[in-house]
Amino acid sequence: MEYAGPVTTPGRRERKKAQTRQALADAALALFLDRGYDAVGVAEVAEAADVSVTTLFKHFPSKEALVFDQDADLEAALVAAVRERPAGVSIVTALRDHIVGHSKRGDPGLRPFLRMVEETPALREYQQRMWTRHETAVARAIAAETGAPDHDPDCAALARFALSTPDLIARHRSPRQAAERIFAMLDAGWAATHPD
Amino acid sequence: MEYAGPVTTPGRRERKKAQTRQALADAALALFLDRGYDAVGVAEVAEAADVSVTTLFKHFPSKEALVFDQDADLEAALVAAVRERPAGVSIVTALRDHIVGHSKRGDPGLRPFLRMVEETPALREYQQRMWTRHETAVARAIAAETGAPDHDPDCAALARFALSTPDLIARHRSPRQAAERIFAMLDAGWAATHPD
DNA sequence: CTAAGAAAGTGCAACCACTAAACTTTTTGA
DNA sequence: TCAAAAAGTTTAGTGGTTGCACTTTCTTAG
Repeated sequence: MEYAGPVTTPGRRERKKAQTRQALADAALALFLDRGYDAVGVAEVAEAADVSVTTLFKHFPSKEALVFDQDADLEAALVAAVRERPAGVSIVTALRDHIVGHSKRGDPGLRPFLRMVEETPALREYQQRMWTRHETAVARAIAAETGAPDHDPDCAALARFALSTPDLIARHRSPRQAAERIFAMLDAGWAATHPD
Repeated sequence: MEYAGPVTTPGRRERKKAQTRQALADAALALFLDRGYDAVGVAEVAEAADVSVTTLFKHFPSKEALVFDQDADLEAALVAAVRERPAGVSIVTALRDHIVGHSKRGDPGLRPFLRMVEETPALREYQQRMWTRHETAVARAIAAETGAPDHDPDCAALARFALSTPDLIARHRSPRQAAERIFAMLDAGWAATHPD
C-alpha cells in the first residue's frame, strides 16, 4: 500500500467536483457581469459550464448562491472574532474591526461586482441574509462571553444589529466612517446596559 | 345633477373592487389557516374567491401579500409617531411605544394567525421586509427631528435597528420585557452619541 | 343620451427557479 | 475485479408570476 496523502485521500473525484463547481461560478460571474443578473437564466449558466441545470443545483442551492461563492467559514470567523478577541478589546469593537476588515478588501477589479450586487435587489437581500443567518451563532458567542443566559434578547439584538451594519454602511461613501459612528452608538448602548 | 358624496365619487366600481379584494384576502386566510400556507396554491385561493389567478395578482403583488392585508398606513403611522411625539419623549421611546403598541393587539383569535406567520419562513421574511421597507422614511423623519443631514448613517441605523425589533422580540416569551431591554440599549447608545 | 375611454376581469400561454425520480457513468476502496 | 457511492443526465413536473389579447362594466365628457 503506497502513501496516498494525509489521512483522508483528497481524491481525484473531489477535484473534479470542485472543478465543475468553479466552472459554474466562473461562468455565472462572467455572464452576470456582462448582461446583468436578472437577464441571465440558470439554464444559460449551466450550458456555459457545460452541465445540466439539475447538476447546477446540486452544487449551489440557489441562483443567488452562484454569486457568493464564499460564505463557508464566515460564521466560524465571526464567532472567533468575538471569543478570541485580544484582551482589553470590547465585544462591540471586536465585531466592528472584523466587519470593516471584511469590506476593506480593496481589490479593484471587483468594483463592478459590488456595483452589480448593489443594483440587484435580489442580491442585496441575499447578501444581507447571508450575514444575518449567523445571528444565532454570534448571539450565543456573545452570551457565552458575558455570562448571559442563552437566548438572551440583548445578545440576540446586538448580534442582529452588528450583522446589519454591512448593508447599512455599503451605500455610504466613506463606509469606514459610517461604521465607526454606528458602532460607537452600539458600544455606548451596550456598555450602558451591560456593566462588566 | 344630484349630490354624489364628497368631491370624488366613491363609485360603485371601487366598492366592487374592494369587495373582490376582501373576498380574496378572506379566502386566502381561511385556506392558509386550515391547511398551511405552503400547502395552498394561489390557484386554489383564486378559485375559492371565484376569480382568475391573473385577477388575484392584479389585487395583490405576491402570494405573501395576501396574508398581510394591512401595510397601507404603516409608514405614515411610524413617521407620525416620531414627528408628533409628545413633548419630553425621546425619539427612541416614541418608536418603542409605537412598536410595542402594535404587537399589543391582544385580540385572541388571531393567535393562530401569529403562529402561522412564525412557523412559515417565507412569511417571517416578508413581514420583516414589510417593516424595513419603511426604513428610509423613518430615517428621514429622525433626521428632520434632530437636525441631522439627510442620509445620515446614524439616523438610518437607528431606524433599521428599531424596525428590526418586531422580529427580534416576536420569538420571545414576554416580548414586552425584551422590547424594553433592547430599546433601553438603543436609547443609551443614541443619547450618548447624540447629545441634544 | 351617447360615445368614448378607463378600469376590472378573463383565459391562455409562457417564463423562470427549483425539484423528484429513475437511470447512466465514473470513481473509489477493498 | 467487483460492488457501493457519488456525480451527472434526462425527463417531466410544480408553483409563483407575467404578458398579451380580449370582453365586460362602469364613468364621464360632450
